[in-house]
Amino acid sequence: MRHSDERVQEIFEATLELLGEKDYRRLTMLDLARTCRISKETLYNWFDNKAGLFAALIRTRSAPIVAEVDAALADAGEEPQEVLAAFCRQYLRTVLSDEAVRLNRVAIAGVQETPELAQLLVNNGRENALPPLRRYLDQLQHDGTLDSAASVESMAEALLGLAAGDTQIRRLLNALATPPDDATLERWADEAARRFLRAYGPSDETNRESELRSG
Amino acid sequence: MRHSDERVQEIFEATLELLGEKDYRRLTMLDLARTCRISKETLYNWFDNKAGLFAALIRTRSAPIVAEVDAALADAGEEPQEVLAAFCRQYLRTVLSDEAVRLNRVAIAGVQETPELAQLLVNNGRENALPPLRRYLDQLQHDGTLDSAASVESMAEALLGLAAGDTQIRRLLNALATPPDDATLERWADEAARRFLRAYGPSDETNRESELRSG
DNA sequence: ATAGTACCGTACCGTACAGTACAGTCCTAA
DNA sequence: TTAGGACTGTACTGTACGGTACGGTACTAT
Repeated sequence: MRHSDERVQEIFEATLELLGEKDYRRLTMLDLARTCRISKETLYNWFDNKAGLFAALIRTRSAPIVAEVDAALADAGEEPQEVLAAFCRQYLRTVLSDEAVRLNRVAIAGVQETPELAQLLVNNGRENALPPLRRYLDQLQHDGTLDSAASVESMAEALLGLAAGDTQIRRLLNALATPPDDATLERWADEAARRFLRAYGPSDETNRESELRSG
Repeated sequence: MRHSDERVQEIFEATLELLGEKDYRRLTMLDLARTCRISKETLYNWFDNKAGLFAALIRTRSAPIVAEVDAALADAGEEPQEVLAAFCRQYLRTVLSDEAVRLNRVAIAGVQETPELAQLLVNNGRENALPPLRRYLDQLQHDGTLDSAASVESMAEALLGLAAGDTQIRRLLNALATPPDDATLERWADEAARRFLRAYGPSDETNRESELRSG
């Protein structure tokens, strides 16, 4: 098969697959060439070098993933609790996925050596996902649903933190070997959204929506 | 100078220093030998091999760091807001420090190759810092200061997340090149503790302590 | 004095891998 | 049919580095 978008995508798939076994340094171009039945020479023709290949990989993979997170903001219903929970659910699914974990590991391992990779990940990842969330929070703040004393920026960060805790780091360190299943994700997301609304609800406290069963 | 605890500590210092410039793979034993004016042979005598050296480094460095976090729980005053803020402040200072960032990068880069390092970091780090926090939260829960519907485990995780957001990841990716200064840390910690108490305060909502200036 | 030991510096070995070169294959198009 | 281009597979080069060996030195103990 010749040079085509699909071919390149296949190579990226294989790369991500192999990244499950070997880190950036130990995953050699020869490994890649063999599993993709492509020659090293062609690999070096299509991508300038090893770092170039990974840069291309991160570029094409991180943006679309994040797009799904944005979509969650639009797709969900009307209730803030529901919208925020949907966002968190998608955010967690994204950020805890094997793919994201592998890309992050590559980027972190190469921060000093190849800062481009890390920068790409930040620019295409977080910096893409946050603006829509900020807009939505801003809207809620004007509604009076959220405390007007807090900055939108800090609220966005708090929501992410509340949802993820330190699970992302634990996944990077392989203390969590696999992504949590969907049911768990859903519980976490619901809880995060609920607690977030309590933490940042208006100071007067008239949150009728959140149905907490108090023990 | 001969084999001594201080000598070993010097080597660890130098290693951490060099880790600011080169990652685990590119920081060679020869680099280390030269900057420490020690011979490679001695290095290999004292530590089994490269991974062994780093394992020893992580072992001796991560536990003491975490101890300071624990201490924050005991040292602080009586008000939950104050105690939790002190904890968060110390937690953030620890986890966002250059040293912690470098160790985490090493561990993450080598998850597949040398899982011991990552495991050491998790065991000596997080797993050491959390139990005291859990105990304190448990106490607050029995006080009635915290919602009895939430698990202590999830509350602890939420507090860490609320405090750190995704700054830890951003530091690992070098999107934050330096640790935040103390004033920033303090603001974050205070805010995290305040919001945490609102999020997990008793459902009936009679939180007189937290003095929120509502806009 | 002398023997032992802990160490330094350097040279060395083996291996791994990025990147290149090249011979041969397959496809396409006139 | 044949010429040209894109490709494969393999062999090769250069370099980097983990780990070892060893000669020389300085300190210690007897």
